Amino acid sequence: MRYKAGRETRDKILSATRSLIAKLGLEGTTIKGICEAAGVLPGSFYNLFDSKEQVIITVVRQAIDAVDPDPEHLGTDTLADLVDAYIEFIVEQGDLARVYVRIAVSGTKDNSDLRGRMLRHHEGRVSRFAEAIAREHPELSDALATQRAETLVSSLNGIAVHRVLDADFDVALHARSLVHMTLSSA
Amino acid sequence: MRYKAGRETRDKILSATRSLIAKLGLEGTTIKGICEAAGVLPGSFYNLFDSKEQVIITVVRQAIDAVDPDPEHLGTDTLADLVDAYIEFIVEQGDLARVYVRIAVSGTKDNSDLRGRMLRHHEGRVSRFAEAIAREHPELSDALATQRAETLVSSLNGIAVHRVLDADFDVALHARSLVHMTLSSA
DNA sequence: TTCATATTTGAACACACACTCTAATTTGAA
DNA sequence: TTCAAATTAGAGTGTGTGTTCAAATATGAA
Repeated sequence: MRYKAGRETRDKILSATRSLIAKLGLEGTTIKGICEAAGVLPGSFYNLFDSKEQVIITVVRQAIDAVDPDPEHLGTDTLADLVDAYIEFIVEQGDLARVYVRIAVSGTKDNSDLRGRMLRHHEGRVSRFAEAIAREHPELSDALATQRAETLVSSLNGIAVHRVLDADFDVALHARSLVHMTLSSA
Repeated sequence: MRYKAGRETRDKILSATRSLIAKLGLEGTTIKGICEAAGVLPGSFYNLFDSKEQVIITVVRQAIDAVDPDPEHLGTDTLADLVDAYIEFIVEQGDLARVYVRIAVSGTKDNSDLRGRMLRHHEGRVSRFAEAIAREHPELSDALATQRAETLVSSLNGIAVHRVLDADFDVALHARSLVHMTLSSA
């Protein structure tokens, strides 16, 4: 990957992979499909990537990173901020959001690396949500705030999943409803 | 399927499919594997089932039906009943639950029939949840009850998804927490 | 018992998949 | 300009998949 051509080809492949996973899921995404969509031949693909798995991991990493737009973790965000950011991610970053959902749902059979990565990511999100909840509801114990956060984050993912099925699904409405429920039933 | 032999073969195939999905997941489950586990040859399989897809749908459907608290649809089920049934389905039939979610979200490249079936099923679930909510909270408008039901069902699916990633995830705790939130913030 | 039909047999088919290989072409630092 | 290395071309490999088929056999209503 020392020449410009190689870098451009790499980008085309990654972009094609992203939209294919978004549209077809992990199983439906094939090397042939990727190559066609990217306007590239298998030889070029395998010159830049070792395997199908490798491209997919690369794309998934991008998707996971994109979920959390504020890795600085300043500790100033409210629960509503966090949820709004998630809503925006789902609605605006369609392809990446779909990749994220498909990975969450797929068994990730052999690739336990993906599974671990996803779990770690999830835990990080839960603790940020828990901190925000604790900040707004100091009377809650840490354990209870964490439990609430776990319920909320999983539920939000469920809403994202449904959005993949039904493009008209009102993500913002349901996500905010969840937040309201989470905070009001304290 | 008029002879006893046929019915028995069908049972063997369904049972083999169930345990293969549990052991190997959706991808690892092949016709060859099913036939070997069931002690049956491909010809017999295709005499009774049209496709691999059909067996899998049958198995998943059976699992869902087996847990329905009100199969006759008499309108006697409470929201707690419905959620408990869902919890049981996820916890006891985890692998099938995963397949269920997976099919629902999968791209279904050619067969959009499957996707439609899943969407209809989801709508049916939402309306049963909505009816139960309306029964317990007559002061809510139908639209609001439906909206609550949509949030709840999607959220429950999110919890099921997370259970795939983390086997220790306490499905019952979070599901009941959701119900409590749904009903208490009315 | 008869016999239409349900069921089983087991090889074979067509195809899609991830991946490889060799030769040609292009790149850009020296 | 030179030239080693990066990139592309594109046919080809091997394997596993879901599915089909014609022939043989088993079933049970009449």
